Amino acid sequence: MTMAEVIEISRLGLTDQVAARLRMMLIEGQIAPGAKLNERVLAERLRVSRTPLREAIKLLAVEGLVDLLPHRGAQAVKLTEADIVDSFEVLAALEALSGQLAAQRIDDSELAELRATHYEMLAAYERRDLSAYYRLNAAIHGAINAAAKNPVLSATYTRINARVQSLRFRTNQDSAKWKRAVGEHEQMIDALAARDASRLARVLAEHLEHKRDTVLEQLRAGEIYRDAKA
Amino acid sequence: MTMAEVIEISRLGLTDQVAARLRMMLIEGQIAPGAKLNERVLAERLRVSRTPLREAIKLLAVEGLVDLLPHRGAQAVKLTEADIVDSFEVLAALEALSGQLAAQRIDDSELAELRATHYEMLAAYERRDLSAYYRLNAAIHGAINAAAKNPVLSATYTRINARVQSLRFRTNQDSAKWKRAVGEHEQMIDALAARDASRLARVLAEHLEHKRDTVLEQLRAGEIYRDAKA
DNA sequence: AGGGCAATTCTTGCATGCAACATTTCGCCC
DNA sequence: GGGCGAAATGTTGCATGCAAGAATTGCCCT
Repeated sequence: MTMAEVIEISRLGLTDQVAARLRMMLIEGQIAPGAKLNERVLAERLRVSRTPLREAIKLLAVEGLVDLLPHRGAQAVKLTEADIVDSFEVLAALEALSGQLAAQRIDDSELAELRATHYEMLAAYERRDLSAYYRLNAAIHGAINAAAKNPVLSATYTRINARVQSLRFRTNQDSAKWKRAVGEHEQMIDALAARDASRLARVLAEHLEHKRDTVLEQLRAGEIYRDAKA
Repeated sequence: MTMAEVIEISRLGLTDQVAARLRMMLIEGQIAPGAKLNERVLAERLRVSRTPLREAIKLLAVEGLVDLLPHRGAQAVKLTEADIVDSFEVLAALEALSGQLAAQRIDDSELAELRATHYEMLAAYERRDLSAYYRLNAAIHGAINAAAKNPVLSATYTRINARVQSLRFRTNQDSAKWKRAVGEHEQMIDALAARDASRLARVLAEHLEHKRDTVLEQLRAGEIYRDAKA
């Protein structure tokens, strides 16, 4: 978090590798929400001993991706509707800040790169290549965050976003929503280019609201069964 | 070997206890910023084995209270001015959101309790009881956060706030600043009572700006410390 | 046969041991 | 005497072992 030290990424410990792997499995739904994380089983599957695995699980617990039940292990978080609403409330505020700062601080080369990525995303949209679209979409939001030049903000946003990503991941957008999202992205770029912070903030807020609604629909549709625990 | 003889109060795991203890030590400055955390030494001092200690340290790393140097252990974060500015930028946005939501959602009993705590804080101020003042001050901000009724927001705020707390902790306010802070608190309560979200947001933003400046001054005064390492 | 209780089994939690990496120290050579 | 390098020392990283809960099963009693 203390900036710098981007150098020396080389040797990361087993714990971090495992954490990264688990994080991806959780976000991508390879570990289902609510599923119990058995240490022995996971350790075998990931080919590591329980120690780094345990450490990784605790990390993810701090990140809010798993719940830790004392003496009873961990389970993948199963977000309630309230959790999602809460998360998006915070995300909206963070993204608004991000947009505001980015509009003030983005430089021309960053903007150019952003535009380029945007066009790549349009290409993915035309091909209805959902996975490429997601990747590029994430890249764009990441670039805006980066343009805000506030590492604390970026880290915070990323952390909270990760929790809802697990639901967004499998969202097969209907065409109308998808089209609207693309349009919103267009506006975001325009606002950024114009350095219009307030307009950007408004667009981002709207965009997030729509995302939230999509996620909520997805949640309601996909999982009516067993909201009981977690 | 004869572990576990007496103290078995905790239903929480050792790791969490250790993490809590370390967190406090870091925030209160018992572990100085930039200090290396030697596992063996800390394990002995805290009377635990290295395993839960290591897990606790990793937790704190995720929380941003320590930096993790691969194969070289951990050290207490040493915030740069940029880190502080960044953190307060995010805190301001979060606190603004918190205030906005609290103004909409606080109920009368919560407000009454908040007022009561406020008066207790005034008492501590008149007595120049700094430690009580801090405790009550934190309680008030916590209560506002709670009134916002968004656990994600509260958790996020707390996490980021913890990092700057370590600097705020030893701030002996000069009287002028202290008095101003008290006045701002007064306004916060008023705005809340009036359910005036935008006014509250403005007051909170100002309040945080002042806090930030105080922290920055403290940082500059207390330590000429080079940003060299850390 | 069903329900409660106890023993078995499983799982997590913690400690310790060993190996890999980093640091320091001391000797050697220039 | 100073600098370089290699052994010694210390520290972290990971694995495994053992003990203390929890879950499960099966037994006994009503």
